[in-house]
Amino acid sequence: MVQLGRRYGTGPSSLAEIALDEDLPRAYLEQLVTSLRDAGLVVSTRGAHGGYELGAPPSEIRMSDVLRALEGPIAPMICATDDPAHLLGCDRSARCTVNVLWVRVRDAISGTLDSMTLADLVPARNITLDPRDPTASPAGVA
Amino acid sequence: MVQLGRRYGTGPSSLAEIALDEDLPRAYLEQLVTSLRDAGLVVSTRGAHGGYELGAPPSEIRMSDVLRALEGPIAPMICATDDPAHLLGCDRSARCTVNVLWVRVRDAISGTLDSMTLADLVPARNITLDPRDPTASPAGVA
DNA sequence: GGAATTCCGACCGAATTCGTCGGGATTGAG
DNA sequence: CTCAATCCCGACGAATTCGGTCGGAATTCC
Repeated sequence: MVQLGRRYGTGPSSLAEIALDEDLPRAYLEQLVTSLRDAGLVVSTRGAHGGYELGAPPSEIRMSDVLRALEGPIAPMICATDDPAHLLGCDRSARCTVNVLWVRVRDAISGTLDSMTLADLVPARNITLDPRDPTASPAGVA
Repeated sequence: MVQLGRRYGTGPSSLAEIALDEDLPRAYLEQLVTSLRDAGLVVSTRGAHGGYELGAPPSEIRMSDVLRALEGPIAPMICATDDPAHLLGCDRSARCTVNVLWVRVRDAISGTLDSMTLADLVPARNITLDPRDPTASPAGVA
């Protein structure tokens, strides 16, 4: 996702490209990106010169959504899951007093994840040190 | 731990007792409690009529310490571990920009865990619904 | 038509988790 | 002293998950 963030706006990038940059097996990336596509976070273009690109600007992609797409509902324990559909009460739920702890932990996690977007993780392409310098350009100026 | 919390101040409790209340295999509890003892959270008394009891009042036992004793350092990812000793830099650490996210998540988790003590999880023994009702009784009244 | 690419589903080895087992060491009670 | 209750220890085991592989079918551009 960070790689796709860097390339945002430059058309689809092939998995081969990303695999190279990130030094990960292409086949594995394929698996990951499939989940991201199903979640609508990336869009795919098939055929030659196809590839993947972000479905929205990096600043609008919450990391909580990325993580949910890749790893399922946010849940430190089965009894404290994000997704009500997967809320599977353990047999102990009656006596168990620990649930409140896990719920707080979960909220802490999703809170921080909600507060970060992909833009927070994509390395800036150019850094304007002097605020009076208007030549600080929107990326990709060759 | 919650069970030991309930029994706090009443002398050592045997694993058999707790196993019964909690409906968990004694042999398994044994394994867990060993870690807790090594961490100093519970103290053991050997021999007949021995058992385990908390090493401090419930309100002074932070849940972060309990979790660390049972599950090791708090770390959503290997590259964002609590315990500097286990900080094992992944080979990607140079290029990887995601670390900051995991560190924030980790801090959120340990923050909430630090803020809760065992006392927060031990069910109160008597609940006075009407402050004028002095018959609200200490648990277990048949 | 052929090359580049996504798409799909099955498979696999290693690690972790939850739990078991058997027996040894220590201590209080009779 | 002996016995029963209990902690103590280390090894074992089955199920699940995780990171990753493999082979090939479908799609699109040149």
